[in-house]
This record gives sequence, structure tokens and C-alpha cells, in this order.
Amino acid sequence: MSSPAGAAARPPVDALDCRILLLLLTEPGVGVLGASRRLGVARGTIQARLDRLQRTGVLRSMAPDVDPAALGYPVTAFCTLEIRQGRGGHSPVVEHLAAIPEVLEAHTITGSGDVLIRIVGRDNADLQRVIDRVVDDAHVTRASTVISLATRLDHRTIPLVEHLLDASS
Amino acid sequence: MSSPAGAAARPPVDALDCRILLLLLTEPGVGVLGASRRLGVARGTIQARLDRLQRTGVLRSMAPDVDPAALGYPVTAFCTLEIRQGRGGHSPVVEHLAAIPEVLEAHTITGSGDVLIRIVGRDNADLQRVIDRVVDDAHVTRASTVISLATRLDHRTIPLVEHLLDASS
DNA sequence: TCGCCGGCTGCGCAGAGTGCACAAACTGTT
DNA sequence: AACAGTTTGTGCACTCTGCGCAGCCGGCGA
Repeated sequence: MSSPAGAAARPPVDALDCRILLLLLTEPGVGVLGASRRLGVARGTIQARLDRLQRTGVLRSMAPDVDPAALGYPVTAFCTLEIRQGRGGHSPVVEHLAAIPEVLEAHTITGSGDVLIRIVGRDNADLQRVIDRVVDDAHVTRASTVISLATRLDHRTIPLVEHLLDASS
Repeated sequence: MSSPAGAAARPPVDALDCRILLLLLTEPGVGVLGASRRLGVARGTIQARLDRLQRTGVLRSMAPDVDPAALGYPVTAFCTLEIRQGRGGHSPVVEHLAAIPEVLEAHTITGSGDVLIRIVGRDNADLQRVIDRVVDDAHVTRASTVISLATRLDHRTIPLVEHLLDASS
């Protein structure tokens, strides 16, 4: 479907947007004025683009990135939860998970009503405690856990933006 | 090992650190001066704490958060890769994965030399293309993919910091 | 072809925030 | 009692932000 040849309709971001994003990602704190100087465009343009990117949700948040490992939670694991099917969908399970601070992420995934979560712990024993708390819910029937031994690529979006920049050159 | 009762030795962050982090996470752009006013401490203290948090790696980055979905990659999936064991470990595989912009994350996990990755795509067909490119490597012997149907909890660290704040009250 | 319109540009302004330094007070420790 | 480390209040110069303005340009419809 969609247009077979060229004509990328309306890309969510154009080349200038990509360069702004890239600059902000690689050099946070560069600021609006710095970005305008670096990219050779007017400061007002940067501000307008930034406002639009924030409105459209591309720039989700300007919050800093906190490392759970440095906070004392060096162990990361991924849990695939089996959920008992029932009326009400996954909402009760999600509420239960949301109440556990060590649960950093939760996705419903393809399969028989399954949920994939990311959890952290102070050590392996602590991780066990977190898992126990996760499965301590009537809707969770089973949990299979894999521990992250090492993080090889960590939450990067820079290559994606670079890719978009190349595409919309 | 370690102290059996109380005596939390030296927590990586104290209560004030937690409150600073919490404020920065919930209200980015509040700035150093704003934080000092809000928390009722001197501005220099906030700056010193912030510097230390950044040095110790707790504040990993001040970069904004870019949403791949808003960039045109609304489909997220998790792939468990089976890696052919061999000398050199996982490095060649990681390099191969790092070259694919749609691979946002990669962990080596417990099990028979497996890797868990997070990928995004423009749609399901595009996701297939990404997976094909991922498995197009001599070291990757198998890939099993689950698609994220919905993100229920998204990369949150706020509850964790709140938990630390309660603990170190 | 002409005229409109949205985006980009360059400028200046007032206000706010930042980085940095200093000296004083307070903590727990030796 | 003396000590080092941390926190605090204060001041200054500098930069950046947010905002409005007028002028310029290219695309689009009349």
C-alpha cells in the first residue's frame, strides 16, 4: 500500500528537524542559541521547530536520564508473564505492576495474554523478591525470567534519527 | 556479608538527592534556581549535588527523550536471538546489531548465548524487513519475536526514586 | 501573470537563570 | 578540642531565553 515511488507524503520530521534532534541528543545543554549557531539557522526557527516537535510528541520529555544501576539497582531482568484470561483485560494486572517501583516497563505482547516487563533489583536475591511480588497476584499464573548479563546497546535513538536524516537528505 | 541490620553504609543518593531527582523528572526545565526555591535549599547546594550526580553516573544524560513512534516507527518488538557459540564472544554480533538503526537496545541474557533486543519498525511489514536484516548474520542462528501490542508502563524511573526517598526518609 | 501566505531571517529588548567565588555555620569524627 | 567536609547565604558578571517586530523568499491559487 501507500505511494510506491518517491513522494514520502509528509514525513513527521524533515531534515532540519533531524539535525536539531541530533544536536540535542549528542550535546544536551547546547541550548536554543547554540543550536542556531551550530546549524546556521536563525534562533527563532530553532525555537519554532522545537515547539512543534514538542507539540507533535516527537520530543516526549526534556527530563534527564536516571540510571537505575547507579541508584543501587544494578541487576536488570526481563519477565514474561502469563496472565489468566478474564473479563476486564489486562488492566488489573497493570495496576498491580504499576504499584511495584522496581517494574520499569511493561508491554502487552503477542501470544496468549502475555505481558513482558523489565525489572531491576539490588542483587540477585533482591530480584527474587521483586519477582515474588510480581507473581503475587491472582491474575499472574506464571513468570519466566531472563537476567540481563550485560547491556550492549542502551536505549539509543541517535542512529534512528541519523537514518531519518540520511533518508530525507 | 555486609551489615545485617540498619546501617545502610553509604547510599549512592541521600534524601535530598532523591528530591532533586524527583523534581527534575517530574518538572523538567525547572532549572537550578527553581529547584533550590522549591526545595528550600541554597542554589549552590543544588548545583553541587547535580554535579556530583552527573559525575557518579546517576544522571546519565540531560538529553531529551525522543519518541520513535512519533518519528514514524510506531511498531515495537522484542527479539530473542540465538547466537552460535564461538571464540570472540558476542562482540561481532553486537557490532552487526549496532549497525542497524532500528535496533534500539541489546542485552546479553542468561541462557545458551542468547541476546535480547528491542527493535522498531514503520509497520509490521517493515518490522519483518528489520528482523530479516537482524538475522542476516552468520552468528545469529535463530530469532523469536514478540510484538508489543501496547506499552502499559513506559521507561519510568520516578517510582524507583520515590521508593528510595521513602526508604531514606 | 499577479497577489497572497506561511516560513525563515535578523534585530533588539527586558527579564531570568547560570557559573563562580567567597566567607560563615554546622555536621560527625579523630 | 581541633578537624575536615558539607551546607549555606551572598554577590557579581555573563549568557540565554522569550517575545515582538519588520523584511525577505518561495509556493499556491486566482
